[in-house]
Amino acid sequence: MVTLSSNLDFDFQKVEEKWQRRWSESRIFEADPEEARPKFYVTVAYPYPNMPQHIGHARTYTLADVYARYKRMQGYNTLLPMAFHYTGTPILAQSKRIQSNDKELIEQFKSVGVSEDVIKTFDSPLNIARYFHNDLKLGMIEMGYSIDWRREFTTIDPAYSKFIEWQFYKLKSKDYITKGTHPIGWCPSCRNPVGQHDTKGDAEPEVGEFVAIKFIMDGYYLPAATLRPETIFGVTNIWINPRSDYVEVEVGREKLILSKPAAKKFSEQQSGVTTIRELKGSSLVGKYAVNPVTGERIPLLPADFVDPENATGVVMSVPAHAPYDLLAIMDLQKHPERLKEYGLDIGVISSLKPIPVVRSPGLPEIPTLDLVQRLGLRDQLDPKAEEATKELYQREFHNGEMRAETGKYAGMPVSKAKEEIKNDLISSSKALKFYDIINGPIYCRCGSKVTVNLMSDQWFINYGDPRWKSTVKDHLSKMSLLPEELREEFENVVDWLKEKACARRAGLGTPLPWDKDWIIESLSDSTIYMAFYTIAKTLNEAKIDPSLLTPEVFDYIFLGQGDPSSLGVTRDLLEKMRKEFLYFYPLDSRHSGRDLVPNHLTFFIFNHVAIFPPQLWPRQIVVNGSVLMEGKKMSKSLGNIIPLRKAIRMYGADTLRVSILSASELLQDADFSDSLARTTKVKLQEFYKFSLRYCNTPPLSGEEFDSLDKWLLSRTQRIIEQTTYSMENLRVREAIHSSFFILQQDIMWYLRRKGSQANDERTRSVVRYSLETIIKLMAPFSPHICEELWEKFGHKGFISVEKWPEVQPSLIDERSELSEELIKSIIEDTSEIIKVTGIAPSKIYYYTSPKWKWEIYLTLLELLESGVDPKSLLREAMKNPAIRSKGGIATKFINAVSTSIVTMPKDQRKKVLSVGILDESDILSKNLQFLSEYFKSPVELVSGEAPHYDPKRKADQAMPMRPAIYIEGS
RNA sequence: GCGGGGGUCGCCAAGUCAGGUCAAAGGCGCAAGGCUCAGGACCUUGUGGCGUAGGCCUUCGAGGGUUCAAAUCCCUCCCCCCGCACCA
Repeated sequence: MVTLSSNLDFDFQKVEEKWQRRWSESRIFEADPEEARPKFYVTVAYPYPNMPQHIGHARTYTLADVYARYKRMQGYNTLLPMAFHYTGTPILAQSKRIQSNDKELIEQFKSVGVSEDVIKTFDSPLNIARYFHNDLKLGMIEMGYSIDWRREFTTIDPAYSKFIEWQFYKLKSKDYITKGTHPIGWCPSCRNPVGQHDTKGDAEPEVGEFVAIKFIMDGYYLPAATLRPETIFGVTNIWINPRSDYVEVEVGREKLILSKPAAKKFSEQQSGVTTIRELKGSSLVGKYAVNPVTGERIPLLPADFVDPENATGVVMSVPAHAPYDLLAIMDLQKHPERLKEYGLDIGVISSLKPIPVVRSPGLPEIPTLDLVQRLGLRDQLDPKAEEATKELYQREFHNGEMRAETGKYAGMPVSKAKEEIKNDLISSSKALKFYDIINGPIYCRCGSKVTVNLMSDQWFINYGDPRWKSTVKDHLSKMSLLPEELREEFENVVDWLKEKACARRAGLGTPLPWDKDWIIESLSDSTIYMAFYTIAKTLNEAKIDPSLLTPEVFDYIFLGQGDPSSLGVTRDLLEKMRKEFLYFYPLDSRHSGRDLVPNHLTFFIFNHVAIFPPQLWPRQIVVNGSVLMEGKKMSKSLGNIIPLRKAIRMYGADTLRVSILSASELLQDADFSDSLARTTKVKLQEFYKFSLRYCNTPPLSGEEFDSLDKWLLSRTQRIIEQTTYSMENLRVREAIHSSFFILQQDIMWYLRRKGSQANDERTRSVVRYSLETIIKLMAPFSPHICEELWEKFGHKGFISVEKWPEVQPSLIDERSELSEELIKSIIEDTSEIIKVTGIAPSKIYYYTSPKWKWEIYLTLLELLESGVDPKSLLREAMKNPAIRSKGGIATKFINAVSTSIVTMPKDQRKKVLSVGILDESDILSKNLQFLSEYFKSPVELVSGEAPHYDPKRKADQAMPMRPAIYIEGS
């Protein structure tokens, strides 16, 4: 068995536990109001405790923690709280499945490490919630999140329920709560709404709204269900499946005939439906009905494609626009004997002519005729008929308009006519709405088929309210969004949001205060809870009796309304809570996964805007993408979910934090993999080991520095600047890249360049300075390892509250940066020549630029800087007498350098200009030994002013920042 | 359909907002070399084409355009992914 030698280097678990303990003991993450200090308030969407958390959850939480840690180091009194969202139905569904000994779920729990004894207790929903609540919390602690745990709560705590009641009273008082009906997936045996987690195979039931047009027949109505009510003008007949069972039902004073399964569904959607009698489909065929719109008398004909399970089992036939209808008619025309069975005259069918009602550009008069021929459709059971129907529907819906024969709808676009005709038919009670599952069949976990129930008395939050919307949009435009690309999406969500059903019949949560049969659902009770954290500490510590938390109490705490001396809670406590709320609010940054953009995050803005005064509305939203596992989506069925706490033991918390956040930028999906984690782990350990070599080196003191020292000190400033900029925009991948990887590379280059002086005390102090900078910049990402190093470097306090590094302008040294760039580019060019020519160098000669080239070079840069067009660069330069006097040699040189000058980035151009003429001979002469060692060959510097040795006439090629090179081979 | 995101050198993926050091970071894979009894790990080098001098040519979904200069800006088209609710 091979033991990882790395275990000897850095024991992640031991060090992480040590610092987690110290953080907790020292209470550095507990934030209380400090009037003199600026605050920063960060929250992240609280978790739903029905499964262990995995690496995917960790991304959002880690990001929020990194941000909080960064802001804390910048001196803000930073608060990051956490709570647990018990509200909802999945936990309930799970406990039911445990009660019924569901093997699949039990296996799932086992596979994520839940013991059998614990699973046994999961027959109670609260036990599930409490178990995973604890598991999640431990995971957060083990990840090193800087959370103030004094503010923890669950959403079914009585105090929280009181808070939610207050929220709903507020919404109601502003008329944002409405009541209505809406269709919902429903299990007829359980008598309960059915969501995705309640179905076999976790299929989401999709509800479709049909218009059932009531054709009139001898005192009965035949409700023909359609998705295209506008085609009512083109109906030629009604289709009935002769082999199906139909029933006659009575609703109010109306008698309807529809298929047997449809009648059952109908009774779920409509009260007072009674069945009168059953009848065979065949007994209906051959009769006649009247089109309620056109008054036309049309026959009832037999068709096999009519599915009694689908909608009403009565279908109106529009052969001009529905391929199925045309095909069925053609079938009958081919088999007239079928008509005789029902006593129908053959003439009936041959007289059926398609009646066009929609005209679309590019489509013939009767589009179905063309389609049937083109696709070679044979009969009504042809599988391609489905596809043809869809295609035609799309084209006509988007491009078609109603023909002249359609009366008041003539000329109207189909998309509009459809809505109008539907509304007209329903309001004149010539039609009714009929709902059905359109992606069925879907089965409830109990085995019954899911149907549609029309929930009446449903409560909604009316996010469609135009005034409310416009205030939200207005505030949104003032909010910071990270990443900014999401703004458009948010704006669109605000636009199309309408009524949101806000209560359910079942689930954990807070009952609606004025209608206790309903429980406020989970997305509606989690919109303003960030305010609750600010008082949760006091509620927890003072053990305030929840029953005292009346709406008036919250009115005072959050809105400053009412008289604090006349409420059940003492005035002191009330004022303390109000003060704390006002200190931390508004929320500075809200973090969540991108899946919550179209719901939670938008509701969050809506509710804040509705309830709090404008100065307390949230300031920023941060959204991140999800995590992939080895390039694939994490899913239960793939079995590729690693519980977070297991991963922490495998790789260490710092490794996970850095891996997840360095894998991608905010919005992209981060691809986590074992190899990524291993690599990261090794890199962190190497950094730790390397840093330790400098922990006893004295810190930098203000003595003399050589060009290389100045270079690394200057580079370090650039890295601080870059990393801080990245952190401000939460470009975490970029921040880790520059602070950890680039700066380490620079240190290594510096040491290599220092050669024999690499162990001089001054060199070591410079390295120590850069290392300490990395430790500070990385502290938000890998806090444990950074604390450990910080301590090893002899510092007393926590790095977690150390000051974030700031750029020291005095340490920026452009001249040494340029001189190092010169060396690097010489190495690059020389290597390139050696590679291409295959010469094994016996001697390398470098020719520097003569002064006059530098002068022209700088003049050209100045010209560009002053806005001269690159095209006229040569002409402009020649206006300069000093250059003109050089004649053709100057022209030649300018042509040679112009590309590199024109393409030089602005920053670089400024840098070169501000440094002026670089003494290349001096720089090179000091580095000849290094270059000689690098290329394992003697190196000679030849002055470009008067080259004494230039057999291949290379000296002419020298350009500023780019000495000419001549290599002699053996 | 509506809305959002995206197509980069074998794969993954930076770069696009602020055009120029971009034949284009980094990782994986592949190839050669080093280390080693050997394998793994690790290190070095190479990885669009051509080239015995730091160069040239062709590339960033396709096609046009703007510009001294386009992966980056503008227009048109093609293709892929995600969300559309009452559910966390």
